[in-house]
Amino acid sequence: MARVTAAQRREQDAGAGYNAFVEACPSRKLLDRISNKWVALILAALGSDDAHQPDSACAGGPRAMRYSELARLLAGVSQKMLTQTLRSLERDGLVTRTVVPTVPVTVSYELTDLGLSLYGMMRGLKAWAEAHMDDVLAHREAYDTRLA
Amino acid sequence: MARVTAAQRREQDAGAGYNAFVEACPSRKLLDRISNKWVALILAALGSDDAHQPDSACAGGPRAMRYSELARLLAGVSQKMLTQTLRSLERDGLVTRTVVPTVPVTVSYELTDLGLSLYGMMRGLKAWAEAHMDDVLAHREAYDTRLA
DNA sequence: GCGCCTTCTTCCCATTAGAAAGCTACACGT
DNA sequence: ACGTGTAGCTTTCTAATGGGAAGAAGGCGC
Repeated sequence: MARVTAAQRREQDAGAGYNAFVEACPSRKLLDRISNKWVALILAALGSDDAHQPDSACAGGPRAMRYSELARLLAGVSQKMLTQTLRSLERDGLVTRTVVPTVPVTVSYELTDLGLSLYGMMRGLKAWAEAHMDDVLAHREAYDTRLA
Repeated sequence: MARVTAAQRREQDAGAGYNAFVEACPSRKLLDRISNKWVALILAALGSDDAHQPDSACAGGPRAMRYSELARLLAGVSQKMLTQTLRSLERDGLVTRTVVPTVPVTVSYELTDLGLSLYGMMRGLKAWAEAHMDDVLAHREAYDTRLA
């Protein structure tokens, strides 16, 4: 693991200036997991039925969704990443994966209570994004035009 | 752009089932920016002086930090990614970059009010991470031992 | 039997992050 | 005046990661 080695070397270099922010900290690992690109979207999809109406504050309520349903809704996720992300979420106890032995095998994913509490956090983040979206866009345009 | 094409094809496939979750939505772009790996850490670093004590709830107060200070604190970020992330944050109006003409040129980064409000969100996320860290770890171990 | 549907996996390639070196600019010491 | 050292940033090369498409259980209808 070259990364850990490099980080540790740099840590010795700096002279133990941090107790946190270090890669080994579990909180940071969890933050990395949370801040995965698709995790947020899957949580938003599972957490609210109609997750993106700006007027309805994600009030659709949590519901179970099937694999293909998620794949359709997310509209840009590859099947590989969807499966991979769902597995990691299941591993972390954020979603449950239930195989329903219907005519073709159906798999439904649902948020656990833990995932639901995380979804609450995500909702706040999404609210922030929707509230400050135009601010950020304005800053971005100003920055881009400033350096022509 | 094959990705957009694929997403659009899938969109037509599903029959306009989403107005959100689509890649072009600015809210999603913003969410992607927020959920970048280093953005959260830089915000945490700039937002609180001693950002990771579990007892002190990130109360160090926001302060400006120099480039090398950030590089030391984050302890695992490459200089390239640090510069890149700081530039994008500056572009989005979340941090200010001020060049101080000291003996060697010093650059100090500071959160804007917009970045500070985002840091408030991040603080909630970090609190969640610290609160449920052990839950997630327990689930993870259980999952790993279950499939031997 | 043949094909199909749903979920998931495997292969290959494009994109991106990371590591290390180099580059610029400028004050300072000599 | 010339090298040196420091801070910030850039470049270059390589390893890891993500996306796309094809394909594999596994059970059903035709």
